Amino acid sequence: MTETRVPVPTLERLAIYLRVLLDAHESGIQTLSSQEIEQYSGISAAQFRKDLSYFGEFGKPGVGYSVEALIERIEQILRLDAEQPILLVGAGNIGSALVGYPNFQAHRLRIAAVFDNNFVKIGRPFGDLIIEDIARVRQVNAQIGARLGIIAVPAHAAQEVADALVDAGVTGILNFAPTILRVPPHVHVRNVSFLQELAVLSYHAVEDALRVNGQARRGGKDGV
Amino acid sequence: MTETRVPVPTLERLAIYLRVLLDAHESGIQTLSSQEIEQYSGISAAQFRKDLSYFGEFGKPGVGYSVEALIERIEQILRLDAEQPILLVGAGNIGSALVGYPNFQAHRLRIAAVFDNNFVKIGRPFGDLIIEDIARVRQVNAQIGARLGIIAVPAHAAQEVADALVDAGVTGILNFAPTILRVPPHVHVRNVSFLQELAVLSYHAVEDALRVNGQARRGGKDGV
DNA sequence: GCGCAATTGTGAACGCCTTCACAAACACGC
DNA sequence: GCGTGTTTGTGAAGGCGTTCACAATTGCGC
Repeated sequence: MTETRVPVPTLERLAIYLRVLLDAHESGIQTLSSQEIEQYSGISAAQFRKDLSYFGEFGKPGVGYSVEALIERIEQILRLDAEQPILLVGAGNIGSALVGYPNFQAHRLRIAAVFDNNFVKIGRPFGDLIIEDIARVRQVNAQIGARLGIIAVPAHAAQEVADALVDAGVTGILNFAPTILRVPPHVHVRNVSFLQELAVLSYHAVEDALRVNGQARRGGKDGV
Repeated sequence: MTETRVPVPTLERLAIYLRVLLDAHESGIQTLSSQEIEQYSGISAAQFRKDLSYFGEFGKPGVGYSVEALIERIEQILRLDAEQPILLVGAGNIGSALVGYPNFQAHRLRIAAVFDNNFVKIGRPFGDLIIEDIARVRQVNAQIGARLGIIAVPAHAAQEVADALVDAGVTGILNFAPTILRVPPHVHVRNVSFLQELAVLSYHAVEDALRVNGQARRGGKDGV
């Protein structure tokens, strides 16, 4: 049943390669070796080659990779070769930042509709869209056919929104709300948590500060 | 030298546990077993116990964990027991969403200053702060003493900003710009990339759609 | 053409995190 | 106080992704 699973980290890196390749393409570079990609991406050449090997063979020994061909291929893999419509739920601060995000276009990602449940907001313009009633998400997506959704609402409303998105046919959700979403097994969720990111940095930033100050603590379990 | 290294995934989960515990605390729950935490967090009980074991022993066999005590302990570990000031660079859409983000306070994270290089913006109010000149970041942070910084500027400016932050004493950077940052080894960087997240979802969402449609592809390397 | 230098693709080794499974610890009732 | 049931903490096993290392392949110059 499960085709040779592609590791998620590989997919994440694919997006990084794509960015590097697009940059190189704009600079007029036509060929890149895995070694050079390591330079630009910070990801090891071996890792790069292994990652690609999940999908076939794209390079020429002794030469490297055709930038243009590889861009095309990675876009195919990530389904970014045709425009991907996205449903955004939550016309607040984060939603606002997302509709105004300039880098989506180059990846053929397009926020195709915005929803909210606040009747004061519904009907108002948001970017170059009009905010629609979340209750109509299924109806609206019957037209759009989006498979991706973004949840940018407060935590207490997130699960409800997720259910609505799934009901509307969405199978991939990017969740900005700090909650665990329960979704059917065929739906994929990725969480973005500023708090989590900052918490990890907080640990490291201060940990290192202690070390630098010569306060290096002794092994692990302090048992306090 | 290196005290028993704590895996980064463990730190990430610590932030999740903390959120769950804070919720439970508000609900008046005083004790939680690892089993129950699995319920609320979606992270396995064994994983939870193993994660905590890096830092000591906090539970009572046969009983579970004191919610209050565990909150306190995790906050200590993540250095969220005292207020953490943060420098935000970039007074654009994303920066705007961050200063308006309501959930920082509960974790004692506070954006203590905002910077930009656009002289039109400098001096203007931003949330309840005044936008300052990025050129003054070192000077300003001499007062604040922040160890954490957030980069929310366009990719082409990100490296310069990172250098300035590091120069100002920042040792942890949350980077929203789609670029690889070069920083000294004592500085930690975490990247948040909407594009990357959506790209991964895009792959899965459509991949699954193909499967659901009965187009189940056969094993692995399709070599096409 | 043919040798040389560069670079790919990939099986195998490695390392790290997760999962397992169980002994030790504790509460509670009788 | 002692047995029973629950839950923790943690070594050991397992799984998965990364790194290594090298044979195979190609371009290029002569």
